Amino acid sequence: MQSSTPSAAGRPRSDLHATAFAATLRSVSELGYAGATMDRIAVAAGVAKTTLYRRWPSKGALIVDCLLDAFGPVRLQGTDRGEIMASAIHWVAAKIGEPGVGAAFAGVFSDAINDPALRTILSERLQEPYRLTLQEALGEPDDRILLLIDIVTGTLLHRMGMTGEPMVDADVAVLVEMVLRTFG
Amino acid sequence: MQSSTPSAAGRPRSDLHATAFAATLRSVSELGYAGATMDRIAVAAGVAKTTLYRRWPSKGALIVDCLLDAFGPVRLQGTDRGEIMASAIHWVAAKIGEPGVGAAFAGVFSDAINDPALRTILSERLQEPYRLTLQEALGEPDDRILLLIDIVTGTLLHRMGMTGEPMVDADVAVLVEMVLRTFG
DNA sequence: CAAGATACGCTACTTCGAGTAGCGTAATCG
DNA sequence: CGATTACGCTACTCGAAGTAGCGTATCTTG
Repeated sequence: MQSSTPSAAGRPRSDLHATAFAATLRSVSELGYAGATMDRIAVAAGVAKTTLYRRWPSKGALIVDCLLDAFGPVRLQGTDRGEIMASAIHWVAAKIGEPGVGAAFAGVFSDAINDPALRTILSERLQEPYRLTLQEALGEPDDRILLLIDIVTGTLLHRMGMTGEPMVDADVAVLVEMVLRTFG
Repeated sequence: MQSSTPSAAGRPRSDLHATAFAATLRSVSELGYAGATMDRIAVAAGVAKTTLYRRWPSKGALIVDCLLDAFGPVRLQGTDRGEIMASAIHWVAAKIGEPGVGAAFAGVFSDAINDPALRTILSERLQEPYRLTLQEALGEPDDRILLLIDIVTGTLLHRMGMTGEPMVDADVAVLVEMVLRTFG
């Protein structure tokens, strides 16, 4: 339990998180989710494929970590519930619009449907934290927040999946307005 | 161009559409989208895998055809715009809730993200017809209908993908209410 | 400066599913 | 019957995820 003093003997792990995440997003945005194979990501990161697998147990886990890094904590802004929700939605939409992020998100989401283990990772590590944050900020029951997340994320990802392009601002605005009328 | 008289010489094609579709949905609902390999579907249909590939150029194409068959034409009910939209949403939600349909839908949708050709098939053969029907019935511009489809389908699929279960009626009701307030 | 421990790079592998090729056989029309 | 077309089957190719094991590099500790 020396978590605070990780200076164990032996060669230290090289600090490749930032490099790997950047390489992942770059590969995904250039080659698409399918084209971004672990081999290519490894090459893009200047690292051996086996090294990637020493850190992440699967491609899905790598992508989820990459997304966690890309999204970071929600920055809720505003004072009343409406402002908070609007800021959250705009924030997600903007993040999903960043190069590689939307495609990577849609990609893992797809894989997760086929892979229960990945679905658990996705749900617990990516969705849960935001659900909790929103639940505290908005004071709504959890099933309501989950529906809200389904609506916002589902809509944005569906657009991304169908067209390959992120949703334009005008449509995001309509989405915000619609959600506010029901959940605000 | 004897399309109306397909009685050319030779062994006639066996009528396997219904069998194949049933086998596909059954395989997907029992084994999940990933587990429903072409081999297994072929076995479930009592047919050789190569025969499946003689009809459908890819697994994605088979699934899309299967979904087209499962969904069938929209049955819009009601007289005013609100009733029409509500009936359409309940219809989609119910269809997606049928065994195998939701998982199959979410599955192709995933694959389509990785596969531009499949995305085209999905968009043109599955989304377009319903878009046109809705556009005529509701008299809205196409970008608005597309957003509507993103919202409804995206939400339902996101729930399906995250939980593996179709959305419960209460949540569908909230979805309907919300959409009606904006698009009704 | 060793000695031990740990991580990395590399090559080669396994596994599994999509999709293909080609042969022998079954069904149908004339 | 003969031509034609489709089916079943076996055996492939191909590509990507993930693994094994060896030699080497880089640390910490004595």
